[in-house]
Amino acid sequence: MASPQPDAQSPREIRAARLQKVNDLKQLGLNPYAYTWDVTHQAAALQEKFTELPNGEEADFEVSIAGRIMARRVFGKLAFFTLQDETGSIQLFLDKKTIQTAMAETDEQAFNHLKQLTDVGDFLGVKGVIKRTDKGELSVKVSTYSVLTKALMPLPDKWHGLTDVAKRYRQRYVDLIVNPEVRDTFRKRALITASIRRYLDQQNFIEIETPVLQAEPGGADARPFVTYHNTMDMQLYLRIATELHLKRLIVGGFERVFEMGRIFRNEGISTRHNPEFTSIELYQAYADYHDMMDITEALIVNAAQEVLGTTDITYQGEAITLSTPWKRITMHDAVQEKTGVDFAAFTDLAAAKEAAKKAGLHGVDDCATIGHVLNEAFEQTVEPSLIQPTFITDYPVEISPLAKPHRHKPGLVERFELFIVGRETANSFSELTDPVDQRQRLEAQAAKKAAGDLEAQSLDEDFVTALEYGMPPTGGMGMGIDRLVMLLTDAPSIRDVIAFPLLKPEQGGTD
RNA sequence: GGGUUGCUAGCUCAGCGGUAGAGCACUCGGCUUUUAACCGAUUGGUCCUGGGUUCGAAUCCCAGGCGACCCA
Repeated sequence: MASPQPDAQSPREIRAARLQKVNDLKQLGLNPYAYTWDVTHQAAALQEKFTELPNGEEADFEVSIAGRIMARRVFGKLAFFTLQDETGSIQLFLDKKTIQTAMAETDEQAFNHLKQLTDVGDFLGVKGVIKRTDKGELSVKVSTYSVLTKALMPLPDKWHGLTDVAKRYRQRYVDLIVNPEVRDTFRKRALITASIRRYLDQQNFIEIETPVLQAEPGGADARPFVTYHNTMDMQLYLRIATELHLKRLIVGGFERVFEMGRIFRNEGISTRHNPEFTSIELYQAYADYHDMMDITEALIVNAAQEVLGTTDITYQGEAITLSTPWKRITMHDAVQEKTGVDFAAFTDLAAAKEAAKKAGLHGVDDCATIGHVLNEAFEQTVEPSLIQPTFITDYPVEISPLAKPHRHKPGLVERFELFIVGRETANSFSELTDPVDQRQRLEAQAAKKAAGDLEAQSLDEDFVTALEYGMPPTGGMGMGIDRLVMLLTDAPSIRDVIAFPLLKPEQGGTD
């Protein structure tokens, strides 16, 4: 018999009571923190295998399973536990006679100890046979059990679960324990990234890792995180893109490369932005942005088919069809459709601004070029309406310093961005390969940066030198993995698809 | 950056100027077919923090912290 339990009500006392049970288990010679358990089956597979087992029948099938106790329904000489493993859950049918007979040699009070010393939250290993109860619940009729890990902290309300979003993110492990759909999201995320890698592997792309720590961050318009290397005594930046190094690999002779990895941007946090996020960038020699549209469609459709089994999805109540081909429209045409203004017709900046204001746009006064006015018009009028997958093509050169000039349209570049549910999901160019042009464009960016534009790009001399050795015609594409996962898992916030999103410390700063 | 809003028991929430509450969880007793088990009993609090108003503040006011939503 276990020692009498102290009253346990407050979390402090609950913890104390559970620590007492830890000691009681040790007194009985049982290790409350076991080393291994021989698991023969998982819950979901058993549920699947025995769907046909009639109520009240026992199968001649022995199993040894393990998991966390999620619910306890205890009677005098009978108890039902719900045991949860990674795949799902299964009921334990705990009959006093069966257990005390089977465990007589090790613990003659085995059933009473089970009742007294286990709690919701503990990990339990059991051996027994499969049976379906009279009431129809598939169960393991337990002969022997072992406490594998004693939990000290109580779990959240079994019915309401954990809903406080801040707590869910701060204590994701608790969120994962009690909210099965959260586990499902991260499982799907893994399947999505695996399907992308598998597809690219089939297309003979190879993944090469490029540096996170860089002396000069480049490849995107974004503010970097700054860090410091002690022995080299130098300031370093966390990468804001993988672009410039992957292109160096194309210069080096690889023809199909990609990297899926973490990117860091020192910017705001929102439902669509986390300071660290995952991107994939891929580069294919001898290809252009049209080829990149095809591969982008293929990657996303393939992922949807493999993970969801369909290309017809719902995002936050909105029906989205991913079946290809997706709409392709130039930025100029898209803006003209919405505003009635053809910005391609302008040669005078002031006139373009005038027309933009007449069309009801705001914030165009600061625009330095007609291209910036066009982009502003696009972001304000077109972007939110791009719910179904749409490639917006042919961007102004002023906002695309790494893209090759359009082969037919002066002032534009061969670039597209993919929008789904109003969000930029991918960005791609026919890559600029002319080192002289590239130098000029990056010098212009560096000048803007020197003038105080914190998101302007800088001049990476070594990258330009690489181009001077000659880069073959290349198509490149970058995609936000988190946003893709949000789309395919119907997640409203990027924090729902990042296991441990960045949060402010709960107790506030030190200053 | 601006606006709106939330923070009360381990969890989910009520209370909105007059003794801090409910359900679940926990503890004790009972129970061999439960599955939000049930029946009975006992319990559990820095009402986010700090000031202020008041005879009296979880409640009203001010400042701060951490979130959520909307706008820029």
